[in-house]
Formats: sequence, structure tokens, C-alpha cells
Amino acid sequence: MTSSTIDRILDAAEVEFAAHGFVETSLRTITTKAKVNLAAVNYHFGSKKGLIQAVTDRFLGPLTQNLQAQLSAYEKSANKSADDEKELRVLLGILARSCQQVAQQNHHSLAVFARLINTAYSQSQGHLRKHLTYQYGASFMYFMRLLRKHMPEMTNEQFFWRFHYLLGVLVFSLSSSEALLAICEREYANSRSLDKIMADIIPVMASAAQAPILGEG
Amino acid sequence: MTSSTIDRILDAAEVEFAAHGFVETSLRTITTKAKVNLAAVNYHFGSKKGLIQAVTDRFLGPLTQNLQAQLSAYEKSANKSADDEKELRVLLGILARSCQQVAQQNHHSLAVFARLINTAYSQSQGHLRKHLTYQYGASFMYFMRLLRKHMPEMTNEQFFWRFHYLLGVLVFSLSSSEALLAICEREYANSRSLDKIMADIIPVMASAAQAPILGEG
DNA sequence: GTTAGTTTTAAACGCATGTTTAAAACAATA
DNA sequence: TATTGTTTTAAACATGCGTTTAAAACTAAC
Repeated sequence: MTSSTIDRILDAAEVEFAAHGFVETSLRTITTKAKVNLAAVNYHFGSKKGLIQAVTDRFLGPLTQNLQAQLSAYEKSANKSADDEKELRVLLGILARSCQQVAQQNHHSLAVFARLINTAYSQSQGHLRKHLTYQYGASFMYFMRLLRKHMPEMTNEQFFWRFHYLLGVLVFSLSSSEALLAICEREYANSRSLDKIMADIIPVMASAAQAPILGEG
Repeated sequence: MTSSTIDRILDAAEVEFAAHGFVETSLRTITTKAKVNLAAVNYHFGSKKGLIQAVTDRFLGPLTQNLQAQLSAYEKSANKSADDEKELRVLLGILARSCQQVAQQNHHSLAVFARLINTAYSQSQGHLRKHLTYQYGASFMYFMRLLRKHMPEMTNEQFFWRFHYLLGVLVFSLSSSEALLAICEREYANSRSLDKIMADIIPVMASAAQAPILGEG
């Protein structure tokens, strides 16, 4: 079967990328772990860049689809609260659930996804960020519009920044999850899980979203 | 003057590291920008790893010193509020001011520092994280202990996680600051600054710190 | 001015990387 | 079975990297 080669590469790449980042993971490591020939990556994905993009798309495609469905279901539902914080939690919960569902169904690593976003944003040139924005920007605009409704006392610019502060909680927590979970296990003899983190950060993000705005921005 | 070589290397390294990360920045790029010979890095710092550590230490040394001083001054001061959120803001403000002061005085980039923390945490092996913990852990424990006092309704473990969620806001915002500031300029025709971000996130982090704890952790 | 120690320099080394090549193996069709 | 197109393979390629070397240049002390 031909696609098993492709899938094995994607699976191995995802694991290695999550553990060691994109630059520090070599194609030789990936192809060895995937038990395929070194040249297979260039044959099937054209280049390492292509592979990274494929790993991304394999997650973001289903995610945006899932998110879109859940958000429009939410939008159609009648029982909305007047409490902004509550609605923010609902929306952030939808995002979290979407991520978890897609990750579980397709056996993807949330950590690699977070690291990807992290890398995309912190690179100053940001080819990856532009690709993501171009490809999936519309879906996330939808999510942002719904969030925006419950953060009414801000200008658009203030919302832009606040949104990225929230994103920081999510992205950093997931990016560092491996290290943090290990420290937690060692320090508190308590083995948490990524699901627990996801549940944890929803009220944190909701509170952060509603923090007062200081001065004039 | 001999130290000008060392300083020029450190300055150039800081800028390049901030822009392109540690792995993606070559010594050849650094030494070219610093207008020094390629071998100078290995002569003065032993290795690339040593250079990265030197860049770190040049910032973290003064930072912990500054922070320690400001925190003990804070601890000695009498006018404490009973309002936890207010005190959290004061403490987070001290951290922010410390970072800014040290960055400004020594002409360091806050962005590179944030990326360093980011990298240190998201690397699963985390040699850098362990070095930082070992070298500067005590100073930040002090800060954490003071924070802890105003987040009393949590277990130590819950505090550990909450603290890193807050850290996510700071680290992601600063790591991505270059990209975010550029987007903001383009999208809203408004040129913010890093200082504005630092001021912005204090109430956000304070609110996040006080978010309710769900279920049992 | 000679000497001893430090710093700088240009060149090379060894190695790991992403990529390409061309032959081999395989699959499907007629 | 012969043919065609696809996939896999092993080997090689070119490049860029961190590092090392040994000679040169410089600095300071005597």
C-alpha cells in the first residue's frame, strides 16, 4: 500500500517535530523511525518544508472543519447567557474540545501543533505564519468574531492584542506540556494529562479576556 | 581593546538569536555582523553553546539582581493592600519593570530573552532549562513565593500550573512581539511598543492568576 | 629590543544535513 | 507475458555547519 509510506512519515515526523522542533529534527531521523527510505520524503512531499506543511495541514484541515461545525451549531442555539464570561468559557471550551477531538480521532499531537504556532509567530520572517493565515485565517476569523461579541468594551486593536495574550496561555502551555508534565510528576508526584491542562486554562483565558483595560491604547 | 570583540559578538548574537532562533542562526552570520573573525566565538566562548549561555547570563545576572533588590524593598514596605489582585499587579509590575530596566540599561533585547525561555521550555530534553533553573532558580523562587501569598486558595501544584499559564502570556507576547507589532502597524495603523505590551499584560496576568479553579486537580 | 603571553586571522577539517540521481522493485494493464 | 507507470532503494552530491589549527599580529613587561 502506497499511502502507508506517506502516513508513516507523517506520524513519525509529528512525533519528532513535537519533541525536538522542526529545525533540529533531521529527515534521516524521521525516515529511520518511519522505516522508510530517506528519499521518500522528497519524493512524496517535495522537500522538508513540504513535509512540515503537510503535518500542519493534516491537523488544521480537520480542526477548522470541526470548529466551523461546532461554532455554527453554537451560533444557532438559543440558550445564550447574558454573562459574557460564561459565554467566553463556552466558546473557549468549543475551541479546546475541537482541538482535543481532532487530535484524538486522528492520533495527532497537540504539542506539535502548539509548537508549530509558536514557531510560526516567533519567526520574524514568518513564512509559516503567512501560510497559516492565508490557508486557515478565515476559519479563525469566525471564531474571533464570536469571541469579540463578548469583549465589547475594547477597540479592535485592543481586542487583537488581548486575543494574542490569551493565545499565549494556550500555545505556551501546550508547547511546554512535555517539560511541565515531567516537572509536575517529579515535584508533586501527580501525573496530570494534556486534557487536564486544556480544561484548566479555559477559565484562566476567560478571566484574562475580561481583565480591565488600562489607560489609553 | 579586547572586550570589544566579546561585546560585539554578544550584541550581534542577541539580535540574530532573537530574529531567527538559536539553531537557525549560524556563527558565520554572527561573526560577520559583529565584524570579527569566525574563530573568535570558539576562542572566547568555547563553543556555540557557551555563547548562548553567555547571552543568557548577560541578561539574567543583572535581572535577578535587580529583581531581588526591588522585591526585598517591596517586602519591607508597609503599605500593602488586602486586595490580592492589586498586590498581584504590584508584583507583576515589579517583574515587568525589572525586565525593562535591565533591558534598557544594558541595551538588551527582551524578545531574545523571551525566546530563550520559550526554547528552554519547549525543548523536551531541556539542557537550557536545567541550566537556567540551576543558575537562577532561587531568585525566581523568591518571586514565586511572594506571588503565592496572594493566590492562597490553591494547592502548590495548582499554583505551579497557574504560574506557568501566566508565564505563557508574557513569553508568547514577547517572543511574538516583532510579528505582532508589525501586524498591528499594518492592520490598525498604530505603532505600539514593547513597553506598551508590558504594561498591557500586567492586569491580564493578574486576572488570569485569580481565575477560579475548576473541579479537583 | 627582546621576550612572553594574548588575541586575531585565514584556512582547513570532519561531519551532518537536504537533495538528487539512476537503477531496481513493484503494480497494473493490455 | 510484455509494457507502462509508479514507488522504493542505495549511493552520491553539494552545501553549510561548528570546530580546530597553526601562523601572524598585537600587547606589555623587562
